[in-house]
Amino acid sequence: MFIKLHRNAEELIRLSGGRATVGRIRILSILLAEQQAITHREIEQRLPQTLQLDRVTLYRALEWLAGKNLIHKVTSDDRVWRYHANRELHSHQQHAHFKCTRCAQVICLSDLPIERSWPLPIGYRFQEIELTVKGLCADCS
Amino acid sequence: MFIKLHRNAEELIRLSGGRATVGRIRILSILLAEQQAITHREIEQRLPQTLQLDRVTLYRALEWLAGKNLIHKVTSDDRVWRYHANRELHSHQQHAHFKCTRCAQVICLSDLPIERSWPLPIGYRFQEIELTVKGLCADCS
DNA sequence: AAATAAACGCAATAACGTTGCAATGATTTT
DNA sequence: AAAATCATTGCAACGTTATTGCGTTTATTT
Repeated sequence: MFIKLHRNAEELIRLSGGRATVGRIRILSILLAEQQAITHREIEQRLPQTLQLDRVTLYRALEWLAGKNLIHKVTSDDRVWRYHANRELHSHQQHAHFKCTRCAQVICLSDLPIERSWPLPIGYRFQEIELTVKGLCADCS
Repeated sequence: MFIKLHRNAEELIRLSGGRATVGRIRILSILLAEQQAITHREIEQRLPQTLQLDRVTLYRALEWLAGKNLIHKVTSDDRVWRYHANRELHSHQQHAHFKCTRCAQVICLSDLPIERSWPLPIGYRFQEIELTVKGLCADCS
């Protein structure tokens, strides 16, 4: 199972025209294996002892992956970025996020059941919507 | 005009059961005079030379005002809090925010034309929605 | 005017993220 | 297969925003 993810990650990276380094592959594997959006720190903790990356390297790898649209960053009110692999469903489509106000878990919700644009004042131009629903997750409620 | 805001601010603070200090009054006046949500730094810059507050004091005053529901904090993807006075319209109602991707200006949009709750996975409990529309403001587009 | 407790200012600290630069290593070229 | 090349990495230092502790000041009450 994990090997499959690993190969999958490597291929995705190569197809994006970047170097398939151990770190990038591992990071993308971790994100592909994860249901929820996780922080820089959480990714660090999931790295095996045998492959501890420098904080900066991790930041840069994440930035690169996001630039290649293999993952996306999620804003949060705790001023910490969370990262999530782009499933096909999400890659070309906007979607909402859910954040548990107790355990801070973040998951992606399915696509937006609202209009893709939004009524704005005159002269304003719409680009995108960022929507986070807050509440309690199944474990915390 | 400004004096009116000043008195208004002072009254709001007293009604909330707090000490009407020069700093708090001034800060709330500034926020009441502002159309958009502004940052800690921007508030600092709008303070008169004759009343420069310590950064920490400003943070604490803002926190206090938010706790009393006189203002509210707005999350943003640049990891900077923005603050906005609670008009009656907004105080008891959720609303969306707009952020210009070029000049970083943030304004409050009118109340949400979407359902107040949101379809969540089984076991999850809804609390609130946080919605930011991004695009270009009238000046930047 | 004195008492009191809330607010303030200063200094230090925390957390997250970024930048510059020399060293390493994945790919390509020979 | 070895050398060349340039993207990527690791380290150290730095930047920004925000928070905490504590002694001092000040708005309000007595």
